[in-house]
Amino acid sequence: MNASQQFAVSVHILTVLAASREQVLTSEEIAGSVGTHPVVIRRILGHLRAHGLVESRPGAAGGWRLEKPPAQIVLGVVYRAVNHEAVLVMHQHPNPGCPVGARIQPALAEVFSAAQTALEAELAHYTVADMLGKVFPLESFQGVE
Amino acid sequence: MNASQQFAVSVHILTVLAASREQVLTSEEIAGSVGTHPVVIRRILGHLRAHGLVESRPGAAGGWRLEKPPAQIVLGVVYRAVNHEAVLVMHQHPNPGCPVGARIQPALAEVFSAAQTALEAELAHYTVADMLGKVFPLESFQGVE
DNA sequence: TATATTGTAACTATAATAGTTACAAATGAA
DNA sequence: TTCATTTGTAACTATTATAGTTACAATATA
Repeated sequence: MNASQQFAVSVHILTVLAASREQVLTSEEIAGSVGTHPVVIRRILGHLRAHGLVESRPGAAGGWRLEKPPAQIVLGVVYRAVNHEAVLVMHQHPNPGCPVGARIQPALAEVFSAAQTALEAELAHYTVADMLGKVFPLESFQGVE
Repeated sequence: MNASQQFAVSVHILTVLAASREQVLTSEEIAGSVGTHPVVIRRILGHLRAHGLVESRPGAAGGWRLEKPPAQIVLGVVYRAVNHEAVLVMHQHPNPGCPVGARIQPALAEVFSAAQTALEAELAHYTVADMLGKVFPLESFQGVE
């Protein structure tokens, strides 16, 4: 596997939690929907909680639920919660003795930063509520167990 | 190393070739500026050639040069020449027995596609000539050996 | 003919990610 | 109080992608 699936899994998790409304779900239940291991889910939920998107309760009858209404969870924020690296990365050792090698990195940084901003701005157009609407397009949605 | 540096290296290569104008450069000379192995450079140049951005001549006195003026080489095209994967990737095995798992992938595909388009559209705002201008901002540029 | 260079296959080393195991801490119910 | 459940997290393994390297055939020039 190459690039990180964590953003895709994060959106899946948040959509499942939105579908279950106030009812808490365990990491094992969520893992069953995502198709992975509960520890993978808990790792990602830890990042989402650190950004104020979900809350957890340990112990018996514990689990996870959204901390905000789905319409207030913007995918740009979700993306930044789980991606700490930029999508475009610099090369490591340009030659400082070459006029181009000495100055290419700041030039690349300008372009890469603009591209990253464009990507995240596009993600900011979508919320978890939008995802729920795409997943349940026609039904008068009543929640999922 | 996580994400591919190939786009950064591609832009570096093209900027060096733009700086050397009509004079061909060998993969070894380019590797000296980029700070890597000549085979790495030749691999990337192969992709750039396949997209009509550079041309090569093998044999003694061979090497590489741009196939177009720097102002006509758009970074969006460079990006697509060396990146065959999208920056946002789907998770592999959502559970088709769960209502969300069964329908999350097409929903994610819409969002991921829009984000990819936004990224590449931003890169299309820059050319190799722009990069050359950032690297040599003030000088009346006369070329680099 | 000798030399330089591309073109490419095959291999190694490194690093990132997903998945897994294990277990302490916390919580609620019997 | 005791037991079962669940989070929280560290540690480990397996897999995969990338960069780097070696080797060498094919090509072109002088």
